[in-house]
Amino acid sequence: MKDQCIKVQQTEEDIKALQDTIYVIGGKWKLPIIHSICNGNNHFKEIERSIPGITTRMLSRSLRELEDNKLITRTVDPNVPTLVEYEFTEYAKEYGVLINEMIRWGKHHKKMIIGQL
Amino acid sequence: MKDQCIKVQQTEEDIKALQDTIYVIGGKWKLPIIHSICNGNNHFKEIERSIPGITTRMLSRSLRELEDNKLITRTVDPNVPTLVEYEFTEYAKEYGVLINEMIRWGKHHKKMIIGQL
DNA sequence: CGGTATCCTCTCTGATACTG
DNA sequence: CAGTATCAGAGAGGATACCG
Repeated sequence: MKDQCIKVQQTEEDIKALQDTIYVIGGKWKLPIIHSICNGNNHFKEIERSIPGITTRMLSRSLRELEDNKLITRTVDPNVPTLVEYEFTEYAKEYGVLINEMIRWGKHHKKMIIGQL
Repeated sequence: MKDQCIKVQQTEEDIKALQDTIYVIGGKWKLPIIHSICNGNNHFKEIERSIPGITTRMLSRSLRELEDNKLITRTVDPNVPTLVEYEFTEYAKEYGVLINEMIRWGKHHKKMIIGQL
């Protein structure tokens, strides 16, 4: 395989950008939540049920952070106050490819590590 | 923009794969370290100097975790015990694209969020 | 349904000092 | 140079109960 290094000269800006990325989508639940919403789960309980092990507290917190970062939108039905819709933003959709890459990586990596043992 | 959702049906395996990925490259320093090594910094001090704010403790710990996950190799020169080479593995190189994507995302995201304020 | 409040634990991270 | 040891603080995450 050729040496396909990331970049010849790193900049401090790159480092910070990486840290930002990790911060925004990092933690245990953010990506699973994005993934869940993207796959058609738009209500709190739907999302909760689709992610094994998550608690209402962590879901609530994570949703707010994702909203702050404009990756999802939260819309309350004015007629039905208990009806809330979470949606993946157009902005976030631009990164579907990246998320898919991460899923691929995770699966591949698991196989690789297990294969070593 | 078309609706380019991630995947039509999510699986529990996908969720776990995402969590694995976040786990392996997550935290504050992993990606910056990978990036640094990939850009030609192969010694402990070199890496340390290239990443603003990192401490020897966190660098040491993160390097070991990356090594456990086969993303880097650690080689001690048998003749010079104080000379250690850290190298990006061929395995890890497969993911250079992903890391670059994350850098791009981070930069884009920052501009976007700042633009909103 | 869609959450919030409280408490608790455990890990991550930082600061500092020290070692072969 | 290449780390380890120790201590301390902050924050992530979990359990449980409760609210409009």
